[in-house]
Amino acid sequence: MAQLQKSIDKKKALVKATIELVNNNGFHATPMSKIAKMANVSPATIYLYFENKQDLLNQTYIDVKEAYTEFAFETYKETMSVEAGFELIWKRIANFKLHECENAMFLAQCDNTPIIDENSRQEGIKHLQPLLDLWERGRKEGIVKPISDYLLYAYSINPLSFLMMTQNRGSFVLNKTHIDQAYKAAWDSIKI
Amino acid sequence: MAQLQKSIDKKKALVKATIELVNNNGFHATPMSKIAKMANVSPATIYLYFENKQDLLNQTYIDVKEAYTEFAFETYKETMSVEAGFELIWKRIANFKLHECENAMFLAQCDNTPIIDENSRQEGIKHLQPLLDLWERGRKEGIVKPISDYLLYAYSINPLSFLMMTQNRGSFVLNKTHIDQAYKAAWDSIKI
DNA sequence: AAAAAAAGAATGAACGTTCATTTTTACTGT
DNA sequence: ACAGTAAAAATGAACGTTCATTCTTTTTTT
Repeated sequence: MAQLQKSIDKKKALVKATIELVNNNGFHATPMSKIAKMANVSPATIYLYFENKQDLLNQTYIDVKEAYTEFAFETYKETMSVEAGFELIWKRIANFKLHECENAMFLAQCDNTPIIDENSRQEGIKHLQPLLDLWERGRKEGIVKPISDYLLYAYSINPLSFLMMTQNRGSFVLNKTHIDQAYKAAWDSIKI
Repeated sequence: MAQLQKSIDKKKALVKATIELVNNNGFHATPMSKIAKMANVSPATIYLYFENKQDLLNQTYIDVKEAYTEFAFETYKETMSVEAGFELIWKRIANFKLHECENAMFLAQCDNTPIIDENSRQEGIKHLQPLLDLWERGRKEGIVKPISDYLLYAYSINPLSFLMMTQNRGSFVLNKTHIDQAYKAAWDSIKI
């Protein structure tokens, strides 16, 4: 179906343009006209695909969040051991954050500002469930510390956001050794 | 000098209003008129104290950043042992982030978006030097892991930002035990 | 040829900033 | 101590611009 594909392409172009412009200029400085221009579309056309600017932003957020978690869990199986599963997920998250930095930075911006609707934010959080389940399993097996998911997340996953941020600001470049050190620190901080 | 104090008060009121409005609505949705109203001042008056909106934001950022680091290092002495010094600084940072949440959230927003000028951002970073010096000392004494400051920061300090964020979103409430667990994890992840 | 999609121009509201004026402050000479 | 005055600070209204959104027309698709 050619016309459907065309629609999808246009929507994708709009989402991509939104990410790029919001990353570089912030939400306050990315007018619809610029988004349209970057997506090679008329401003009016945006409104065929999205209700309004806020809706465009919400949908973009959910889009990226889904891509993120799909990537993170793509090769994970619940049959893996807790340690192997965690290493796999952690490293895929690291990969995403450090290499798909456009997307990851956009998420960071949305997660730290009120530009996203509370509903969309909640929607985005759900997708991390497999990781929480893994931790629950780990606690039952006596491998993972019996502490709140929030603490586990704060100490094992969240540091990656900071490393991505500093890397993208050009402050320093992460190499393989850094990642390995970071992974070790992450596992050490959640394992018993 | 009464008139100087008055000026300072007004500037403080403007900074405070900026923080509160940007926290609640985001930069894109806080017009100068609202800031003026909240500070009980005419919009035109803002321009007696700040060049323009961007300047107001930059100065607010630096203001808060200074308050943050002053608080963090206030009782720290370089004569302390590395471990004691780190515990002190870590706990004061935790205190700030979890109790002066208005200020901490504002910093988080600025640190994760392009709303702040690069210059102001650089200016803000400098203030963390005492902590970097402490780590350097720790490395020399063979107490702290011989890894990049960025990694040490990512694993010991940055998690506090995430915990603050989730606490402020009402997802969960941090108690004394959580903080102790978090501190232990922080120290474990940077000590040899 | 009708329907759907897209376009560009138009619209009205909101915003950052400035302007003309008023109010407050600080200082002078008595 | 005080009236008078010049400077400084503050104000509210006004300006010009920008922006999200809509309207009308054109283009593309079926």
